[in-house]
Amino acid sequence: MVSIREVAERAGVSVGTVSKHLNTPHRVAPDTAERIRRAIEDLGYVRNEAARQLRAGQSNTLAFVALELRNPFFGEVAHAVERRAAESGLFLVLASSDGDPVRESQYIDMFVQQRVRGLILASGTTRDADLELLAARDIPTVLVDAYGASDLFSSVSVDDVVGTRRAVTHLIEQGCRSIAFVGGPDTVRQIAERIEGARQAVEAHPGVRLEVLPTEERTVAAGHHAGDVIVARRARERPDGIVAANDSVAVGLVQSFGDRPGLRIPSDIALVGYDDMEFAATTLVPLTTVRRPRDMFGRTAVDLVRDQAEAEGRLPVRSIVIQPELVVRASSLRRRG
Amino acid sequence: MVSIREVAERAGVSVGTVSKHLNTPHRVAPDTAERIRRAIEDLGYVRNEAARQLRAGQSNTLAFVALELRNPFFGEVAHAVERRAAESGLFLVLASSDGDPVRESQYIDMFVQQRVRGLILASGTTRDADLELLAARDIPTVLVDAYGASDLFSSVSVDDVVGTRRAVTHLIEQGCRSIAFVGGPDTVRQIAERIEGARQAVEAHPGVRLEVLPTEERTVAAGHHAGDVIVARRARERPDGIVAANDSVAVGLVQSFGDRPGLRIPSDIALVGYDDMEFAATTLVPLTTVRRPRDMFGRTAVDLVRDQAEAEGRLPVRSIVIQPELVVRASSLRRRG
DNA sequence: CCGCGTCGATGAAACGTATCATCGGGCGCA
DNA sequence: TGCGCCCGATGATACGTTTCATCGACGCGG
Repeated sequence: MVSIREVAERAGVSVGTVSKHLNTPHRVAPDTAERIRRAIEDLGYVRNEAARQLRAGQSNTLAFVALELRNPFFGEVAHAVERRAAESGLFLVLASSDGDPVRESQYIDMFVQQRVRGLILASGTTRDADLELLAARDIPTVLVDAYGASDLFSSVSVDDVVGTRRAVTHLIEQGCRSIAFVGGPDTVRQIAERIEGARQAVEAHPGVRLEVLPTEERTVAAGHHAGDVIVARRARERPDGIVAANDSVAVGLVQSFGDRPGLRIPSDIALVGYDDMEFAATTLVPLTTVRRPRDMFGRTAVDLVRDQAEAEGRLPVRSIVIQPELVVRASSLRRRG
Repeated sequence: MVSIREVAERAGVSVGTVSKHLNTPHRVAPDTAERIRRAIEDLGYVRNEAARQLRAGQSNTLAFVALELRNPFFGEVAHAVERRAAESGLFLVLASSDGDPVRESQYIDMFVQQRVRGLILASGTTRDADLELLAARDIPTVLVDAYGASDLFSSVSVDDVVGTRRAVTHLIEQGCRSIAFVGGPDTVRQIAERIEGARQAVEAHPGVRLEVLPTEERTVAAGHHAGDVIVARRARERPDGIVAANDSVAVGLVQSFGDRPGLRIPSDIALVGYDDMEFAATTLVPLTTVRRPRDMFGRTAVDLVRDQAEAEGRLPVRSIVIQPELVVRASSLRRRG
């Protein structure tokens, strides 16, 4: 690998001059600049980012830890984050915790070693110890969808408790009396909050009961498996209203139910998803779902973390909370509400 | 930030010993190790990855450039890549080119500056100049879904020409005579090949015609817009069979057509998607589609690039081509084939 | 003609780590 | 007891940048 020194030699100037040309081109004489430029081209010189960063003491990298990259929701948030980061001249490093706090800890460790400029945590499984560590090291961090998880850092979230509360209240209004929440594990913060929201709605309506059908993952396949459990039950033991942890799980349920009698959606079982993915409007039965604004999540998160990174001292913690919107479609409409 | 030197001082040993303890713990005496361990803990020392990398000459990072992170297909490939990379102790840096070769060039530049261990390009827009650059620098690179794009690097691909050829042949067997391919731009290699496959199938069947309805992106929204164009036409000018560039676009078409007379799927228009996303089986009309194995893509790509990175000399170029599978569902079934 | 300011270039120092040649001490074996 | 060997620790060096104090030359104003 060719270094700045060889460039300097070939251009007949000092190393410092080459560096100056690289960083403040206007401060070097035109003909010198031209010689350097040519030397760089001839030698195929490429800056060594590690050396730069070592000297600078920090990187120009932002890190994003998603709960699960497979879920289109996080793909879209990541996309928004990446665009916004690029606008600020920052790299983006992505990682996926898959709901495993240990794995996430390892990633955070790695990122701290990398001296990343900032960290966006959208996993919902972040340990308090990790957060304290990040705070102690003054590493700019923003939490996504972790409303109230920590008062150490700023966050941008949807109020998931309200989300499922509205969803379940809607189901009850549609005549459902036996509600099931499908999804897990509740060690994931978002999941825990959604369960809590469902609980609150049910408690406000006597005569309605709630059960939780946990899953390990939140994929189509996981939803399918959970659906099979319901299918195997006797009819009277099945729920008549279901809230899924997200749209993927909801799709899995639909796949499992097929169009078997006693399992029709929405007549036998009313169904609500979560996220409002792009395809939610066009599933077999168009999906009622709770919308979360992913672009806004991504952009705001980057802005918050960038502001903190550029600030001198410690900025006040800002918690941005968005009220989720219930989008009603066919999968939950049984009678005129 | 606390460095290895301060740890050494506090533990009463030399810098070299601390480094040895970090890298080959068994080669340091137990009580010394314990003193160092404690010093590290007290001081909250964290390794500086930039310095390590500068010393080592290379990073432990793999880079992955996707065509579009928003597309669930790439989310799943990225997920597979990330898992496999983690197994090999490698970081993963993600980027999304969004079909823009300039943007992709910039990213490749960045990654070369970062001295990444290897590069996985799944964008379909990579410029030859960039590939030559990477080859000249001997940077381990693997192309995903770029069959025949370059003989400089190994690749793992699905034969997209065969994919759409089968899809269109299937449509013709279903009685379609006016085929449309919806998706673009054809500067994206995968798209160009899919159009070529459609062309080949049509040419083999006299009396069948093909048109291409280009889109800028390959999202649900883009498909919706393209659909609106078809809706606006007079009935006899509409295609009776459509191949979409991917499942997202297909869903957009379905959304646009709604259930208007003359635009029913599959009776008026038979539809085939591409990718076989998880939700493809559960769209409003279950989607006939061309399956691409995403896990296999991700794992194989990492293996190929790792092998090259670990090898002494230059490994022979390996082009792994997978024959795509047509998954027939309701969206294309008009009569008994 | 002298002094001063400016512009452009220089070269050394520092960032934090891994490596490697070197060294000292203790132990086993003859 | 003496020799050699191995274990464990040392300290200097190098990786490729950026920065900063310094220096020389040149032009301009007094």
